[in-house]
Amino acid sequence: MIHSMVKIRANIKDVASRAGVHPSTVSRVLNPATRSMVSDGLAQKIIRTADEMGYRRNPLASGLRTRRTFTVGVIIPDLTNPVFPPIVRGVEHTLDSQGYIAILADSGNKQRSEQALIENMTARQVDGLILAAANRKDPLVDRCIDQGIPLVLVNRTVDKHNVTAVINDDELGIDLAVGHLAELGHRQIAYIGGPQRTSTGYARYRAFLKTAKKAGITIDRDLITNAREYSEPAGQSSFHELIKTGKHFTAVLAANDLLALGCYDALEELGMRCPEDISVTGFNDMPYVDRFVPPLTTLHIPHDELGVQAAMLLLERIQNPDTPTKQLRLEPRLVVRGSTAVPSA
Amino acid sequence: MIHSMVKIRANIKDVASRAGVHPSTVSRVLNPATRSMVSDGLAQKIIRTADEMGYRRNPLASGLRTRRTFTVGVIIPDLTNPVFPPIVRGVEHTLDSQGYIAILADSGNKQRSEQALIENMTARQVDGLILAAANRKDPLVDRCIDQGIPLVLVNRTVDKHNVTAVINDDELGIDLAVGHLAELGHRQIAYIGGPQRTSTGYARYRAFLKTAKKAGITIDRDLITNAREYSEPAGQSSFHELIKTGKHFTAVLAANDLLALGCYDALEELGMRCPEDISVTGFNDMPYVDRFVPPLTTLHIPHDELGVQAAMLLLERIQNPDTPTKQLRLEPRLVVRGSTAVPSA
DNA sequence: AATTAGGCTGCAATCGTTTGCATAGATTAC
DNA sequence: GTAATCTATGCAAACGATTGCAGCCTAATT
Repeated sequence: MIHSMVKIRANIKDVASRAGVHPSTVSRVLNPATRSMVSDGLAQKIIRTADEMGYRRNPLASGLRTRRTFTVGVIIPDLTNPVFPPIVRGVEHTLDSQGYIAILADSGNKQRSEQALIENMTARQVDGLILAAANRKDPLVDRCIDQGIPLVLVNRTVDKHNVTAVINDDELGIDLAVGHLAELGHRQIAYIGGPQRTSTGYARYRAFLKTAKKAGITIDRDLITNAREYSEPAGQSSFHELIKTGKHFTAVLAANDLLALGCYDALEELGMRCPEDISVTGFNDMPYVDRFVPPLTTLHIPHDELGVQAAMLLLERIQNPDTPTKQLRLEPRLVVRGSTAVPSA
Repeated sequence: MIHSMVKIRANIKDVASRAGVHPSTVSRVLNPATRSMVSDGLAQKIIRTADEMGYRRNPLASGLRTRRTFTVGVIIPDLTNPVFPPIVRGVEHTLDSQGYIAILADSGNKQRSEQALIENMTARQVDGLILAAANRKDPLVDRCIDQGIPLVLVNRTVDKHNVTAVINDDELGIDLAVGHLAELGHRQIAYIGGPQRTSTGYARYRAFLKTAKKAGITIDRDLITNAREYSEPAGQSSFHELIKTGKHFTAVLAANDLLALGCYDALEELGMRCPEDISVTGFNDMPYVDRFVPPLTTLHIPHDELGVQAAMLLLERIQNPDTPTKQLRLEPRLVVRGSTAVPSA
């Protein structure tokens, strides 16, 4: 037999024979759960020779045997939406600290490819899944649950409450925004919501109705509209719609920064000024909204923390699949900037 | 033997026995490379029963045997830097289209953790690596090459030319920016560069020296400074430094949008106006720089394409590790906005 | 018709770990 | 002093695929 030229990484058998023991003993020593089964002396020796030889366990082989890969699938609708990078980073760091890795996929918002991605990931035996792209009714989520694969939603959730999710407290957020506008003296407030198929779109819409009434704001159905998607053009055309109703309003509460940004565009087209003519608020506190003209008053969401918590809950669920499901709501914070002011007479 | 309650995914043996053949035959049919070894009739039948049973190959088992995992490691210095998400997306989509997945890690710019990440990934038998965080002299890159693991750099490269990399054409970019300013009539142009340990920082610096001379710009060493990092505060303090020299200049060319943004901050502090008093240019064309005040004149880099190309080159290298290394340079495009104007008298 | 060639398929070893079970030796109990 | 109980280690069978080799069958060659 000829020695291969490339120096291949040592495997457990190599370590075992060098240490004069059986591979199973090495395995036990290197596995925290079974470490106590072998005598201290031997264990020390094995550990020493193992890192002398630079041994690293082969996760493929190990995973094949144990059905655990220490791998988590993360599916994001659109990575270039600035909301998601901090979430992903939080997730990834947390997973990494526990020896897990993230396999990332950007679904591009396409239902079909999401399906395929989940298939692919489960075939690759991921230990769990984090979804940032769920809709309120989401067959994919149902399927994951049926298949018993540990799942945590982040950023958005589904209507059914049998899923673990980490989201932002939409009701509180809207409450803060409405409160702020009311305090400034606004009474006619228009609302531009997000897509109702998403939990955020729906929850913020409901919250606006509820909280506006509470705050003594005039609720005029004509001044309430829901955009088809969270985007700048959608916000822009929504604002034009509102103007076309001819109804009077002094502020517009947008369910998302991009929608708010679209309002800026529309305001400019109409020759109106913010905040002098109309106050505008957003939701998310995307990077750089503090540098827009005017700097946007909005709700800051702790996106990093969203990711961190989601990862932690998932790990919990992986360890113990019977953990009861839990919906975690993190508090948004109102950031007052230049886009809101006392309404003009 | 008792039937387990959970319905476990069918494996190759199940398919084989249902189809009345040996597992090896199934394997051959399902593997494009060996597909032709088995007769068409049988193959059809096997394929049919395979997807009747919803069979999916187990990549762990397959990878264990073949040492190919169809997995690529992607290491990013900071996902929240808006430069990287589009790159990652381009990479991920391209990999996905070829049946590969990306395992993503955000190194947080820390050398030590990058080391650990690479270790972890190679232990997990990734087929290749994409690094977006290389320094000009990078021991990690050298080690990867020594170990013979297919590697492609993206966004930044190293000094040695024995690595495949996909970067932006820095020299062209600087040339365009200098040309633009020169054409507007600027003759005293200050330069705020990036960290010299990065290829972008260095290449842009060299390019500025070279191209400025060519364009007949006064080169004054006092008006050339290199920031320690690509960040807003770094740009801000660099600009203050330039002012402190007392030298006259009418424009500042920043090697990065964040640095340019820092200039905006400094200008405001100094009560100066852009572009009336000083013109400013950036590099990268980050999202929303068109909404700053003034909208930033900068160089647009096709980041998606950077990612796509990097992934394609890596796949090529994985197929054939002897592919000669190649440095791909994509062209940036000058985007003229409001931050540059004719110099005031 | 006998021989050779070639095309298909099966056999069994292998990839690197893990883990239930067996066993040998040490220790304790009676 | 023997039996019973532990403890520490080894044995060998998985996990689910791939692949060199062998063998059978049919077809082609002489």
